[in-house]
Amino acid sequence: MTYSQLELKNQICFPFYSVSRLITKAYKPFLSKIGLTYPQYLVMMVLWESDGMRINEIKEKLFLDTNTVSPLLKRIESMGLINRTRSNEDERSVIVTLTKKGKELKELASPIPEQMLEGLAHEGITVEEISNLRNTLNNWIKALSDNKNDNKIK
Amino acid sequence: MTYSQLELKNQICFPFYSVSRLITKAYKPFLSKIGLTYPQYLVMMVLWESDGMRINEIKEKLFLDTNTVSPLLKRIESMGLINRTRSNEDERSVIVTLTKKGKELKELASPIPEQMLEGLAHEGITVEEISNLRNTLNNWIKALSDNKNDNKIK
DNA sequence: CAAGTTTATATCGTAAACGACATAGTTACA
DNA sequence: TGTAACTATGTCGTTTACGATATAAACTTG
Repeated sequence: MTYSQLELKNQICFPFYSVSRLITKAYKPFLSKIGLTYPQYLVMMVLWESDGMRINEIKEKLFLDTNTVSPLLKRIESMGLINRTRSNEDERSVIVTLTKKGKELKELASPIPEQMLEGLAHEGITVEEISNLRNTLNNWIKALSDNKNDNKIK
Repeated sequence: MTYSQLELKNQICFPFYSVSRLITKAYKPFLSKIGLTYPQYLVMMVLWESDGMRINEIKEKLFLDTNTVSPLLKRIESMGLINRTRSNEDERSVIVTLTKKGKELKELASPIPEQMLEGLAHEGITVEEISNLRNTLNNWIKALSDNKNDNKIK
């Protein structure tokens, strides 16, 4: 028996894990300029796209759980970028809205995607490749987040 | 101005980030059976492949920094799976070796890759797709970890 | 309509990640 | 040879992830 499947180079999760961390690292110089971490940037993108979301909607968009999102939002709130208010229709829900400062940050963030694409292009990664990969990865997300629901049934 | 590039669905990092977390989550039931977290499993795979590595080599294989690997190894050591000893040739280096228990764990871990592949196949993800993706991702890793070296020059 | 269940959010504890900084050993070179 | 630069590892503090658990509001169903 060779155990070759246990070798790092034959793993599929490991490349995902590494690329994810390395890309996040590549974002860092741009994000630190506007004072956000990568997960905070994700939350802000969700809100820039659709202000006034419930926490539940944010959490589902990002495939995160409340125990991650809750403190994350708390920190973003303490930075003065968002407000959290209880919903009137459903007192369990919390509505997250952008403050003036939070809305203004969008302008500062707007060049980041372009700058990241330029950086990747500089490393020989084309827009086509990125586009293809995005489709593939979205299928994986669909497959894996369905899988997650299987666990709920247990 | 539409800001469409700031929409979540147009990001490339976000799918990587999500897939990485979702796959790690998919590993969890298998790994918890043998008492490892995903990063601990990575370290063990490196050592099963090549016992007696220096911390520096482990850290480079995994694209991690010492401030992540150091406590990680400490925890694995406290589980009795590895030993850490200073190198004689270079007193700065620490050699990591598997204990008997650490070597035996390989046998328990050996079915995991197959089980993961079955799980993915069940979600409609083929071995061919995984293989192609692995090649693509390895290119990204190369590109992004080169990029990292640029920062060192600064 | 009361009791059990579900849902939305939050808190706590542990393990990663990682920037900043510390320390001891090694190398280089003036 | 001595001192500056570099290397390998480690610690500390902050932020993520996430399992387990708590709490309050809203549903559901007998």
